[in-house]
Amino acid sequence: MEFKSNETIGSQIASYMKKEIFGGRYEPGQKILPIREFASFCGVNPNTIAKVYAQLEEEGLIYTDSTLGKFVNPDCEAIARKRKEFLLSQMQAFRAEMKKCGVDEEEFMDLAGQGKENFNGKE
Amino acid sequence: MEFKSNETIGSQIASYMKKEIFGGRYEPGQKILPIREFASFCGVNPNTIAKVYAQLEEEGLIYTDSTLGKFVNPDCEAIARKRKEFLLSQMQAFRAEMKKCGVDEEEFMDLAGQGKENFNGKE
DNA sequence: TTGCTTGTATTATTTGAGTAATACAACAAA
DNA sequence: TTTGTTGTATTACTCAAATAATACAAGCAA
Repeated sequence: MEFKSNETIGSQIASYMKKEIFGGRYEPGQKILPIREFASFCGVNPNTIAKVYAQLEEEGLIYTDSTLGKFVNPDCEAIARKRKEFLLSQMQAFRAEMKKCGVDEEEFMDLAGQGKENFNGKE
Repeated sequence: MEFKSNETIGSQIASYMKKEIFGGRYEPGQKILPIREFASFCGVNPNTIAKVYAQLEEEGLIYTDSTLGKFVNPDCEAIARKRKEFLLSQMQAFRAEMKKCGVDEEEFMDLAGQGKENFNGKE
């Protein structure tokens, strides 16, 4: 796993996990990787992962069943709700940043449309 | 000026400056704040600003006229081009992150629309 | 029981971003 | 000329993120 140097590793891993959960690669109730395993997978120190998991737990995305391990919150609706909140806040933050670049409503929706096609070099 | 703790100060200031330029608060050819002044304004060390300016210069957004100071690239078209590139890359990166959250085309455009209205507490 | 997996906690160390404090060169302006 | 502003560079220091190396408790499983 690779990391950017202008953001803390922990922050990047937390974002990664959030997307894994919101994206459904980890389903509600499913067990997540043990701290040591995930640390090894990421190539980082276990302490770093422990902090990330603690943060996710505080946000209600995962919970701990010692000593079985850690699991995604089994409440599907809660996850779906948190996902929606997350997406909306991300969108609003993104819009705010674009606005600072002088992007108005029209240009924003225009860009939103463009970003789509440029993935396949098509159209 | 306030900073988040999960991202380097330099990175945050560089982003800020980029948006100031792309947003037109700094026009092409206009002189920008001297290193020491901007550092004082931000409440950070001059060395940090020097590095930020060096990065912006490397990206072709500003240039140095020693010993008059530093200025925004006077080439309007170049700035406009770099702005467009920046906006598109930001949009694509954002789309990619949303996709990881399981957001498809329909939900994305839906969110893009919602983000707009939620500024005024309306719905 | 014994061993293994798990989370949790602690202490010391390393590493890099940011700071502090200077110094110097170039040049504009008075 | 002298003074002040500017960029540039250097050295040492601080601080927090991350690492390293453990140790311990709880409980599952053979």
